[in-house]
Amino acid sequence: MKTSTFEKLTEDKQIAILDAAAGVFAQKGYFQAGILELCTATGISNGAMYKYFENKQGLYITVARRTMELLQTAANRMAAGQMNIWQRMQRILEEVVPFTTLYRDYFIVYMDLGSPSMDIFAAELSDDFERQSFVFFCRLIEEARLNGEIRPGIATETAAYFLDNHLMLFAFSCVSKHYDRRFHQYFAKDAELLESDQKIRLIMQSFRQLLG
Amino acid sequence: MKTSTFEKLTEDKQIAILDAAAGVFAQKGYFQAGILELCTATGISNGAMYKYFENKQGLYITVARRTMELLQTAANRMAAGQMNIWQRMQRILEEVVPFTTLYRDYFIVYMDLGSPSMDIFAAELSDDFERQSFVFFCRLIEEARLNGEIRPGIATETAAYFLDNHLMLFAFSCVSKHYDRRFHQYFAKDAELLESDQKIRLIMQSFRQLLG
Amino acid sequence: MKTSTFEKLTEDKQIAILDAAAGVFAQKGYFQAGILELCTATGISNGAMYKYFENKQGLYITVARRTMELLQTAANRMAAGQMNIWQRMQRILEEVVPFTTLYRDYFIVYMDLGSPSMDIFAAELSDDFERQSFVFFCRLIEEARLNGEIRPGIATETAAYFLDNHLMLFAFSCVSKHYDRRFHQYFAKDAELLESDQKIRLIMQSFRQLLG
Amino acid sequence: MKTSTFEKLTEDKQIAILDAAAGVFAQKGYFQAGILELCTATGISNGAMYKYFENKQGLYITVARRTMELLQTAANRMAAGQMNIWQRMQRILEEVVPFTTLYRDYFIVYMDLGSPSMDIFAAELSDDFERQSFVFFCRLIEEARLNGEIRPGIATETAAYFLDNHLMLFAFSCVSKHYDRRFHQYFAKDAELLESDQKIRLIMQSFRQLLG
DNA sequence: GATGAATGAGGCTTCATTCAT
DNA sequence: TATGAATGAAGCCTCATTCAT
Repeated sequence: MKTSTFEKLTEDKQIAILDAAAGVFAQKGYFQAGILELCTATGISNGAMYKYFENKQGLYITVARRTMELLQTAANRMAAGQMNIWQRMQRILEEVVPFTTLYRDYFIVYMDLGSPSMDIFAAELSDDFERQSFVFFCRLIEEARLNGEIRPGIATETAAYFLDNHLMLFAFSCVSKHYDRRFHQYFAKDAELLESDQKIRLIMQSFRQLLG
Repeated sequence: MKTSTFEKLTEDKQIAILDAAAGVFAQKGYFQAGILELCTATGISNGAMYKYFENKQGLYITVARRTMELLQTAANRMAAGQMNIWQRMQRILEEVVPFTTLYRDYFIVYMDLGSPSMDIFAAELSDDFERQSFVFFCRLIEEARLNGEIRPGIATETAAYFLDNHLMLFAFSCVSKHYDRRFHQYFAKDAELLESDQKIRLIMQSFRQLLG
Repeated sequence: MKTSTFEKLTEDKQIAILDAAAGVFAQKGYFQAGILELCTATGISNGAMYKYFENKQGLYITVARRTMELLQTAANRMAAGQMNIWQRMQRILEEVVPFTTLYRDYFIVYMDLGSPSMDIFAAELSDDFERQSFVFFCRLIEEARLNGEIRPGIATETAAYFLDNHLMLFAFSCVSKHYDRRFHQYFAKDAELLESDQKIRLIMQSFRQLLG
Repeated sequence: MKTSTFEKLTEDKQIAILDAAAGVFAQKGYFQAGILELCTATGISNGAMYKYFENKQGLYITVARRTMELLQTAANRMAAGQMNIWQRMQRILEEVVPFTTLYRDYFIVYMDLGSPSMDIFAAELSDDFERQSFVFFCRLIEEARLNGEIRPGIATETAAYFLDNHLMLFAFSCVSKHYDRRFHQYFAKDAELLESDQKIRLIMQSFRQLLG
């Protein structure tokens, strides 16, 4: 039972290190992030870095895993509560904002993971999160359907994929200029900068218009 | 008025070079692609490379610009024709497949451009394509609305953003394992590998269910 | 009078440590052997390593010293007995085999010590062994000469150096592919793998032919 | 037919580089020789180093190959002439001295190659030289036997191996303190420093005493 | 005395870019 | 203009050694 040196640190320290590393990875991307830079940011020495993690890749994977955990946890929290589908989606969208604020760096790492050049990490990273969010949205729709909250004639997957896409791209827009601009193009032609809650209102309208 | 040496090449040669470069960038990503590798792939010498382009970034931007042109051209071609909205969307989706096959490498470059670490190129690259696809989808919906092809009560932007998202993520799924898996999770739980036309059928169902 | 911590260990432990270290040094050579590797092999902690020995070089020298002691001891044992020169040489050669088997690692360390890049250790290591083996062979020859066992007209040093060389290179050949190949080239052209006792027979023939 | 960048240099330059590299390798050994040190010594930049050779190992192997060539050439030159065996051996020994002086560094590299930790290079380096020196000595003995220059009753291999060993160890002694000390112990007990020609005289005496 | 975490200099190698031909 | 050799900064990683516990 060989616990790596990193795992022996207090959880606080571990998190502090991963947070700092996530910051660097978010700002520069995996390939542009230098080991020395990561050392400075995390406040650990070059040598310690390689005691804690096998590799730069090892560090990145650990950060990515924490990313998944955070998403998972957040998703679970968002999923709670017994309201109707509109209230639940509203709440979920509202939770996205603090999440992408608080865990901005991790979320950017998550975005990057979708990019083709990051496929090298696919093997090392489970996609539990994606799987569970699929389950979650399907269930959400099913329940809503039972409660007559959504129009009939809509397949569960159709609706679930729609919600998931919208949520994902909203979250992306909270963190990436590119996706923010895209969102604005559709919903705020006139260059006014949308507040998050305005965005949410618009998204909720979409939901209601297409599903309600 | 400094015409770069590259522009003096025959267009065929220019395209051949950019194609080859796109291949390398697609496979390895911008940062992992080495200049020498790009030289070998494009068949031009190290020295010529720096005569043709200011530097690696210059080459990348040229590739990215061609990417945008190709997308633009394809979009224009897709947009043509005077059918009803379902036929048009069907046709657009069907065009996505050969496009992402023929210009696979360019399309991967396009995907990468959305990733946060590529923001460094944002300034150099116009987002005409995104702007025009916005215009296109809005117009499409407006016309469909006039023809009574879509349900009333749906805001133009809502529907246009919905179509655009779906289209984008479908195209992504043609090229990226990550997005393909995501699509399958929703529409083909039981691991069977979907052919493109099956995917298209499913997407068209979504469109009809939510907009029709 | 500072007795190092190492010397306070039981002799068994000391030997076990040196044996393990010799194993690593033999396999990788001094420069390629890592301290951590040596720690693992010897079963002592990184910290203890530096309590026991001043540094890596200190450990190596201790191993080298034990090497010399072992050679010395073996040589003394081999030298015993009151037979004629041929019997004695035969016996010595026969003892070489178990020695280079049992103390293979130490003997490889000994070989390495002859290599120019190990001259840095020359100052720290007495050459008692070499001196004594010189004395031994000279005496052996002198006695043989008195007993009329060797041809007249051969200077003592000539014969002694000859025996020593042969013995040394035989021992090398027991442990090093390079010297084994060399031996085979001369005495077993036809690629058959010689057993040690065959080698010994051939060497004894040499002795008899040149000295007898 | 891809000629490496190194091979495009003038032969003089190539040799100058290898000479300088051999100097560093001889002084410090393969593992202790640093790339930067090798760059400085050879007068080529870090970058060029890796254009010329795949590796530090690649450079070393090139040096080692030149070593073998030099030995080969020297051996061929030494082998020439139609004298009796004593004159020929005398001449060979006499040639050893300028060779180990002129090509001292290469010869030290050659010595190092026999050490167990250099076995990693065995695969890359042919042992043509060793093979040919075997052939050479056997032939030498055979001819001498025909001319009645050596005692009857001595097997060819016995004598050839004897000559080869003596020659090798003499050459070693020209270059290595360790082997020089060993030689002196046998032939110059009284610490007087032997000149090369004195050594040669002693060796020739050995030859005559044992073979003549 | 023993442990093993921490250190940081230094190792080898890559790579974008420049420059002589 | 075209070539490809040369450059050297910077990258990732290892390792002998020190030091706090």
